[in-house]
Amino acid sequence: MMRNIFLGFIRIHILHHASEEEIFGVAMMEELRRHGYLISSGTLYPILHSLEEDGYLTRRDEVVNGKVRKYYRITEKGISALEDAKKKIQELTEEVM
Amino acid sequence: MMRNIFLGFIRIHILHHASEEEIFGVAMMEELRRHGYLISSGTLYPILHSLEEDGYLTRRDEVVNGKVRKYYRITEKGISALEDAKKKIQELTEEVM
DNA sequence: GCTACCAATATCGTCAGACAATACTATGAT
DNA sequence: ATCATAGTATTGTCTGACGATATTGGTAGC
Repeated sequence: MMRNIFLGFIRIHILHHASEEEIFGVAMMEELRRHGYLISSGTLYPILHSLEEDGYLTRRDEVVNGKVRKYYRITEKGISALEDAKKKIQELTEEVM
Repeated sequence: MMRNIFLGFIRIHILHHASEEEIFGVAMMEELRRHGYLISSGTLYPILHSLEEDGYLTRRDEVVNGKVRKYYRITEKGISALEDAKKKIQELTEEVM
């Protein structure tokens, strides 16, 4: 239930971080954990894939220490989605706080 | 996708309104619509049912103009869930704004 | 040059949730 | 009697979440 609520927040976090720097799976999991969101790889990777598939993120593969890393960064579409989300957060804040 | 994000917001709105006054289905749909969230009855009612089942809301049936209305109000558990959500909103705001 | 471990991403199976469409219930209006 | 209206409920389908497990390519110790 709380999970249901927080999953949206997690997506926003992802978009936000991808707008500030390139992100990749494991590091993002770590980052989210610092914010108190525990997310397993079985949840995160499908989210990243669908964000990419839907055009909110683009991917770039890079080999780091011999391991392939999938770096994601935000797209124009992602930015405008993030802006929309921010507006809603603003509105929500005014309403409930 | 955006839907995925906003569904969490919708739940928060519901908890919030149920903490301020008694709510019922159709009126809540209307209220959400004013905030720009279009939600169908097939989505809202299951959400209300599960919020009740999980102990975040309590229900009271009342006959109004001959029609049964299910009024919901928040419980202690609901209040503390709402508080948790607010903390996360606060955190999210600081992060992305 | 085998074994064990590590970093990172991927997938599978199951169960829960979203939603539009449709139905149900009870009343009031003409 | 018929129709409209207010309100809640359900069904069938498709999507998503998640833990567990697998995969890939390296590095380290010995």
